[in-house]
Amino acid sequence: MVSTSPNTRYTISAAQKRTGLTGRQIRYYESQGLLTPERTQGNQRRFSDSDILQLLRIKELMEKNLDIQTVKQLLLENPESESGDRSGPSAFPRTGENIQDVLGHRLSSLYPVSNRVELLSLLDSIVVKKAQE
DNA sequence: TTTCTAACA
DNA sequence: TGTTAGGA
Repeated sequence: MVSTSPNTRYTISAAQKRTGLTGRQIRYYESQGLLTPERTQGNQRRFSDSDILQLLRIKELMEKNLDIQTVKQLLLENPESESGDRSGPSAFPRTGENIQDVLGHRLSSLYPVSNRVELLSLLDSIVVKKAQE
């Protein structure tokens, strides 16, 4: 059985714990079009694992001292997942405790290798570019 | 109690 | 970004 597909939905408080971001930041990023979590009938946000990953990427990028617009550009240029279907769940650690631990250290490891290389390379060129200006 | 939007500091 | 008001 392949029952380990993470179709979990998280409340904003859960998203805060999983990403280390504040609810304020998460809402702000959404308002800027960086992600679009689902909504319940009561209009409350419901974050999928893809959303959590997206938030993690935003966080990483923001920590590079990039402005929100640049981060948005990078994410738009790097369409990842968000298809609602994952073919290789083995690429992601799914133990709650384990993921928390990983996040505390190197969440880069959460990204598929191909994307990580691409992302890092993109980040590098941008950081260098900004440094030259 | 939790989350939401809007708006001000 | 923090924080508060006022409502669902």
